[in-house]
Amino acid sequence: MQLDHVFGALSDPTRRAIVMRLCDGEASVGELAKPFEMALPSLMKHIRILESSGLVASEKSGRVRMCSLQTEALATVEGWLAAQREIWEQRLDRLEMYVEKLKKEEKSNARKRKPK
Amino acid sequence: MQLDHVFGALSDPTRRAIVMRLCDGEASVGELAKPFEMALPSLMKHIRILESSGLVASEKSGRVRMCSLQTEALATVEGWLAAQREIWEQRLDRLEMYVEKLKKEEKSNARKRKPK
DNA sequence: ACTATAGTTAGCTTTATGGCTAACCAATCA
DNA sequence: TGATTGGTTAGCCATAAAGCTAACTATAGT
Repeated sequence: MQLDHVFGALSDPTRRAIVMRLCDGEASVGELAKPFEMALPSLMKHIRILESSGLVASEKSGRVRMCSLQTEALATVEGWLAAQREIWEQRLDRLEMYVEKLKKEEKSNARKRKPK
Repeated sequence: MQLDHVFGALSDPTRRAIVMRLCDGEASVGELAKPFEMALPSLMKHIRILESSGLVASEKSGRVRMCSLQTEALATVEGWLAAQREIWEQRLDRLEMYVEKLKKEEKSNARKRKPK
């Protein structure tokens, strides 16, 4: 499961809508198609993309194909974002500590200077 | 700031690398370009895309352009993902409760049947 | 003033994306 | 068995994406 493909899959509003729909439970291709003014084959393409990104799985029984969300893929993306946030938050913390340190030095310098 | 564009921006490994670099602090276009075997104009395009997605901001002073991360954009995406997760987790909870209920009914039916 | 540096613009190619129609299976249902 | 439903394949088109080179602009350094 590649981050590239997951992000790519989520960059399309139709596909995000499908993902959102699947959060509420499994659905057949037909059910997924209903809300969209789009030819079936076009929608199928989206489903395929979602599948190959790992966000969705599907299985055919009889003539209907049921699709379901693969939540691990979403979790992976969330994980990546959280990791980045952690990095810049740590950086901001260090920055803040540094600023604090500067302020203290400023004060102590002031104390040294004043008595002059 | 459009979810479409943010996800789209993050779907490219070069751009994700730039974002990761910027988590460690501001950088000029030149600095950002160094790690990549890519012509400058190509890299500039990526930066433009990151800017128009709202993930990165940049300002030119003199002849160097400094780029910085716009963390709100990342936060928005994280928010979207978290929202989806909440929905399917709630659904799973309901499902679990339902299964529990079924089990209890099963037991109570068993009690009713056994004495027969 | 001259040169080197840091970006930028313009324009080209190749490949991928998102949509369509039309024709085609394959499982139900009558 | 014949029609209907649900999905699938194939192939077309327009636009956008990701890369390149070459030529240009504007600031800094000498």
